[in-house]
Amino acid sequence: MTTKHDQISDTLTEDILQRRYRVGERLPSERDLSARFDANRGAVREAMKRLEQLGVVDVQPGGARVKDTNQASLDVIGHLLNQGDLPDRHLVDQILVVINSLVSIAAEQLLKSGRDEEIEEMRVFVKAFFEQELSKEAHSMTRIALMQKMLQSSQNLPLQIIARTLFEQFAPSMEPLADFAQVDTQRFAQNAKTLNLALEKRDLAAVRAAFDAFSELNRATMVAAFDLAQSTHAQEADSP
Amino acid sequence: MTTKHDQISDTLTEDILQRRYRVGERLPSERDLSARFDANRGAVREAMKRLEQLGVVDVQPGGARVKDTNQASLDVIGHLLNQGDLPDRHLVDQILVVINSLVSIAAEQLLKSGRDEEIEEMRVFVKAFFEQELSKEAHSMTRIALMQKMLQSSQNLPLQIIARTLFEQFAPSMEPLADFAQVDTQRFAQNAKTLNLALEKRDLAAVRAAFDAFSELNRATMVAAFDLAQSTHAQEADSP
DNA sequence: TGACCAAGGTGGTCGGACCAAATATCATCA
DNA sequence: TGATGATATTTGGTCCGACCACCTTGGTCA
Repeated sequence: MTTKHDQISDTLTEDILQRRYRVGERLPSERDLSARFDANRGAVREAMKRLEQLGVVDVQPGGARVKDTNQASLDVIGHLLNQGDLPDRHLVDQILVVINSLVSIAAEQLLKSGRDEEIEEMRVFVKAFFEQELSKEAHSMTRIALMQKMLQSSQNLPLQIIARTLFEQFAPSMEPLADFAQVDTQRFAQNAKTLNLALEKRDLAAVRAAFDAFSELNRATMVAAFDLAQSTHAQEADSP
Repeated sequence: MTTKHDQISDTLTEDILQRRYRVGERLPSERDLSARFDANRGAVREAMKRLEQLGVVDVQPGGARVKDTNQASLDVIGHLLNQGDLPDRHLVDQILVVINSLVSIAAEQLLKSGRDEEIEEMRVFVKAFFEQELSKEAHSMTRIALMQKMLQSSQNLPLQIIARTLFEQFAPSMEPLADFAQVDTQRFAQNAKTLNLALEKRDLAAVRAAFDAFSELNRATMVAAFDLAQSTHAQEADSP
């Protein structure tokens, strides 16, 4: 069982993100909330601390006021994804754009650092896409492993933190979509070959281009799976 | 005066980030901490909630354990910057790399969206760099305004949140460096002209290249100011 | 030596209480 | 009537003491 203050903060977060309170509006007092949730005020306060850290409310003596969503912490993404049966398509797309770009930056940084051993390590992952026969699951895992390895190699702490934060919130929402994914292993293999050559030559521009193409293919794959899942979901709703 | 639980969480955060506790080690119990800080356990608990959200500790029944820094939340960046007299140079550089890349992504997204009015709005900012004489302060503010406008125009919520979070933590650390900044307005004007033309032609690749150059110049300017400040600081320390 | 069990410690929650600051209320004055 | 200022209420911040379920620890027993 989750803790009480977690339940409270989750409920309130959902209320706020679904705009049950207007921006700038005051939340009920801690005493009122403790009555509503049948909890002690201390538990409510801890929940409020969470909301404050999430950046969805601004709590001051006099009351807690709801903030605008785009002023929130990066951790709201997970909550936004979990609203409704399926995540919002635009949000999913936006996240993929950002993640791919971050990995691309990481690749750039790695190449600029010129640490040959790590670049070679990276190529091992890349080669897997055209030197082996990968099952759909193995393919997916290898893609993720490649991205994570790249981010680690960037030696850029903010970059790593951002990517991990995004990924941790994003991954759970994508799991149910795994069955719908249709991976064009041929095109992935093609892109991987290009990327491999670019890495071998230490050609920064080429690596960047190849990685963007690779990432774009990855994004397209996931968005396609998402759309397929959504249409299937809609059909089930139509014919009960 | 800041609140008590803020003092507690700040102190503990600093202790942890300065590695006064080993990763995986248990923090003193809430009861011990309340004695150490001469505070009630409730106040300590709220501080612990903050540490938990910061991602620097993992608190469970049985004790709170210190986590690795690269598993923390993006908000640790601010704390890391505030350690010591001057922020860590590498961290500053890493942050600039990320921010610049984010703005670059935003520019790409704006161009892909093809919303002409906003692209034209953006050009107004860009033109300021070669159509006006800007003081050092005005130049700095215009650069920031350009970046922020660009991020807003991206219509990408995660992107906006990340950039804002980074910037909010980064800006305060950079303020004392303003005096050391030496802005090469000529080169900025040159880059701005290139960027302006690329925007006019809606040439994505050109915009990206121009923006990268612009950002790189911006980064170099700030890093140079940082190094100058650091050497000045060192001199003062040598000759007291 | 290794499995087991009891005691103490830890976080999670509760109830009630006081304070300073912010807010809301209302009588007062122009 | 409308702005104003003093007052009463509400709100968050903090404190105290207490209980529970769970984990950790340490020693016992086989």
